[in-house]
Amino acid sequence: MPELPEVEVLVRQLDHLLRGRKVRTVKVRRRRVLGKTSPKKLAVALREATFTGVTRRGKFLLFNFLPAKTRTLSVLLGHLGMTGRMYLSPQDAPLPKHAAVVLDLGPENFIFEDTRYFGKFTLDTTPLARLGPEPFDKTFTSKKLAERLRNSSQPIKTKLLDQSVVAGIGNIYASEALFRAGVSPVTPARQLTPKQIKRLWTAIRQVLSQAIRFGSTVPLNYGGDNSKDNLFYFGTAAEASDFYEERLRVYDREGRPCSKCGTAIQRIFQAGRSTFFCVRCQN
DNA sequence: CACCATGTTCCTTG
DNA sequence: CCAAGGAACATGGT
Repeated sequence: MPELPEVEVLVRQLDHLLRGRKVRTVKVRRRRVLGKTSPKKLAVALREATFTGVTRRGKFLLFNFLPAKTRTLSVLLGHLGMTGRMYLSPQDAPLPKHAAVVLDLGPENFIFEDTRYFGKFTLDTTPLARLGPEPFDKTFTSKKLAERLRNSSQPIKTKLLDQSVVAGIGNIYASEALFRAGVSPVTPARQLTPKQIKRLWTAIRQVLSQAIRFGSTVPLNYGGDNSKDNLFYFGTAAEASDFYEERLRVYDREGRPCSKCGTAIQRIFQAGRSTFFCVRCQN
């Protein structure tokens, strides 16, 4: 489930697992995820390189590493797309069907698997330049948000998915933030009142930080299934369903009662994607 | 078979 | 040049 909160929790795990680890070899099984970087270039850059840490920008993962030869700190950009996963796996474990890139770290492999291959694992960092502010950065103010919405006639839901407005919100948390703010997803961005924008600004930060907290406390799937050792994910596991109800109030709840007023949650399509909301509580 | 899915980028149109 | 809309990418679940 890769939106900002899921990426943040994963990044914390990977930072811990990869810091100080050295890469022996690089296997590229799906060229497409490398984007503009050639498999050879990636292999040369990473061979004998040491990871110095993993950080996040929007939904991107930044793998900082020290190459073997140049001694110049470099960065590898990762993105999970819709279905990407990254984890460590014992070297004798069979590779998953959709392993896109495998890094041999010695006793373990770092695996980037991605069923749909929409994700990225590349030395090309140009996508970062297009990102708007981090939701928790002090530069992301209510005023800043207002500025970015002022000239747009697009529905506010669609604008929230625009990573240049604010980085990290995806289809799930866009609906959730609008519900918390009591703002209708179909409102043209430029028509939001300052009061609504302030509520939305607060809701965005609340929804995201609550999800990070949830992801940090929910039991992680590090064992049980040998083939998924050290795999992190959360959200749909049956054990988590009790939390799930609390966590997502509108997303994927079409026809079910609004948690505030009981009215059936509606689903509409905007910019080719589903939006869920309460017609009574959001206007 | 039909439709839906956590995302980004590219192309076209106005 | 910019904003907006839609298709493309690729695979699997229901």
